[in-house]
Amino acid sequence: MSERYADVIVDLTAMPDRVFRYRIPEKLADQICRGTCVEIPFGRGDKMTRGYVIGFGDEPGIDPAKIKEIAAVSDRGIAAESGLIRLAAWMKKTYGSSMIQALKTTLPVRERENRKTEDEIMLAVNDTMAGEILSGYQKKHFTAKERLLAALMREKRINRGEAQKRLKITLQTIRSMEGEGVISVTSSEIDRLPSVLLSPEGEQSGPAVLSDEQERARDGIIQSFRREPDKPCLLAGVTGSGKTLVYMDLSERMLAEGREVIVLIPEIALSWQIVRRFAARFGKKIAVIHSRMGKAERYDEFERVRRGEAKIVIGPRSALFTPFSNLGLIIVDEEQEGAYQSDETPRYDAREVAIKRGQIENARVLFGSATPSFDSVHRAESGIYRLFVMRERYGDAVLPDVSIVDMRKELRAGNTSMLSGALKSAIAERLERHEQTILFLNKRGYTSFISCRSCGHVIKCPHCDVSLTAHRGGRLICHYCGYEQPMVRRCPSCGSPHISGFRAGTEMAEGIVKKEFPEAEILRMDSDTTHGKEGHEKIVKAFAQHQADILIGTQMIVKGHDFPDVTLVGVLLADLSLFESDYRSGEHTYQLLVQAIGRAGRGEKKGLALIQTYRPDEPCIQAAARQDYRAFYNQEMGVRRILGYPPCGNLLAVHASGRSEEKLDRAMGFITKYLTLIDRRKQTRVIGPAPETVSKIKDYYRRVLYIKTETEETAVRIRTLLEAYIDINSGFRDVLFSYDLNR
DNA sequence: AGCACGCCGACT
DNA sequence: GTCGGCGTGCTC
Repeated sequence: MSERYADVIVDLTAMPDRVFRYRIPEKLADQICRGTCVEIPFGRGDKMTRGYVIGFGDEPGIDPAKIKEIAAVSDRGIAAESGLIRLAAWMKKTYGSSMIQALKTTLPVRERENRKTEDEIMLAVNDTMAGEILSGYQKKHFTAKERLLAALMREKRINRGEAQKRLKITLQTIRSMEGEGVISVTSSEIDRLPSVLLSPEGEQSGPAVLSDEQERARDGIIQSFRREPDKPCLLAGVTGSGKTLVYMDLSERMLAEGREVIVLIPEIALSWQIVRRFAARFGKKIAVIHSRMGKAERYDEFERVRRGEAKIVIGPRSALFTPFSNLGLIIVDEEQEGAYQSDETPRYDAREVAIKRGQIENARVLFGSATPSFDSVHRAESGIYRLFVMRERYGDAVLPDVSIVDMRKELRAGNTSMLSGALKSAIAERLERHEQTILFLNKRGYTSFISCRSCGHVIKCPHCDVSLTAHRGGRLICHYCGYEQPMVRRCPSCGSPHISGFRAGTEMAEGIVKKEFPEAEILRMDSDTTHGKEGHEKIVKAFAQHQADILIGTQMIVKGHDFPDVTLVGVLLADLSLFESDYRSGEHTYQLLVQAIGRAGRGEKKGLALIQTYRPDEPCIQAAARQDYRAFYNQEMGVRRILGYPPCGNLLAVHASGRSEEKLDRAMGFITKYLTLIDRRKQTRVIGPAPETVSKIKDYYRRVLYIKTETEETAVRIRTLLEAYIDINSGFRDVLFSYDLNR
């Protein structure tokens, strides 16, 4: 390397992307390339700061006396990943972030960050002594010490955090007892290798033989990859059709060619199934990354990749940036999941980034889903993706019978319970036959919409086809355009006074079911009962081992678990997810219902699914009951075409937040005005500004404004103009902006 | 982000 | 006269 100077961008958010030239010391010369993360003295105090090398030069360029030297390479582990740097550059351009932010999400960096540790408390004395000390504590009425000691004599070792919470003991007590020499506290690192790899637990990878249908799909995909390497494939297979087997087969072929594979999953907790099966088949060749991992832990997994130990990485969207050198295939499972969208800058969509990385590094991209997003199906129809469909369930399993229960009829018949007669008797039947039941409450988000219990009518915005949400003070507000109206007393459709907000929770459902079936063993799973990363798995395991008859829960129970003894799935109120204030609520409801239905009858016994609803005619509910994706897609796309929602049009969301509500509203006013000013050819439609669904978070007020455009280019152009306008105008000083295009 | 410079008001 | 408020500008 002949150059003696490096161009470095400094990792300071206050100065995004400003380039500074540093001298390269002789001894570091062979370690520094584009993308290398370096430590540099910066500013008057020569404060050690991190930066990234983005280029080189022979000349100092400025007054040579000012030039400083690079102090150190902050990570010598991972070589220049020019592909990942190009990817960062693309992300910068596409998602409107700074280069430094893009690089930080893209490049692996060793963090000095302290390892996650856990303190274990153990007895430091033998049992007889412990007994003596215990009676001593009792005499002195040291109740806290007594509790801890008694617990330790029973359980041998206790986690410190747990002891503090469960036994109500303070850190002082622990320190004091440690000082007395009664107990010892040791800290240990937690969970180095993912537990699946440490104990494969006899998990079978399932049959390795592909069915005819799977084979057809696989061969089609291989052929498509050969003919049009850059064209992503979309594998749509009904729940239980065995997409994982196809993934594994394709991955094995890639490994045989000496290439690596990335498998993206929405969230590790919901995808243990696929991780276990890959682990059982590929063993130590896989590396697992999960979102709970700190940067240091993730780096350790990347190290295994660099050493060539791991050839397949499974993980959430961040796993997309695994520094493989010969990447062959990127698989995105459950491609419709919202988890693929990042909510930190750069606010990237892992599916788009996967395609881009594939292009840059000459790797293939495969999307898989039981209920693909409209967006992806639309792309398949437009020839951007190649579509493959699997319609049969693998093995002997068949899709369950599904029927819709009209809750309006129940109400008319005098049944005001959240359990219909049909569902009650179906549950009773399962209990008798010792089969299991899943009751699913598909609440999404936390918005309280208003609907009529007599006719199912929902109060919607007259302009946006989105449900209005109730606010304190009895106003109903549209979170798209800001439309407002007073709370209604009677249903505008049928005149019934039984109109109100829905308040339903899993806890309430549990109470009702318990009352109805006192002899049944019930498990509940929602964000309240799944504390800690084990909580979720514990419940799933217990239910899979038939320790309970009924499992009640939200979203998380319907994703990715196989419970062979479950023959009944009851959707308590399909309407719940239908009225989240989002134009895709129908799409999401369809997806959730199909996933829920898919939980029934995964073993040899035929399953039954009952969908309770006040709106039995809703297309997405009808279609879900018949598992008729096509019909629903066509109908819903008609609506989107008329309203110009994606994928038929483009929707740019401008999110703004700020401490001062006044300043925020004024800023949004400026933007609205500016938008009409630059849109002389009437290429855009502006909706809003309106309060966000959650209009205030941590004392920051939030507003959103939507811009509909015909073409994506227009949307991008407008975003660029807006960014520049906001940048130069001091009126936007205390307001933070972020943008979302088509999501 | 820090840190220095600098330009004004309030104080020993 | 000096101390200290924080607006402005720079950092290879």
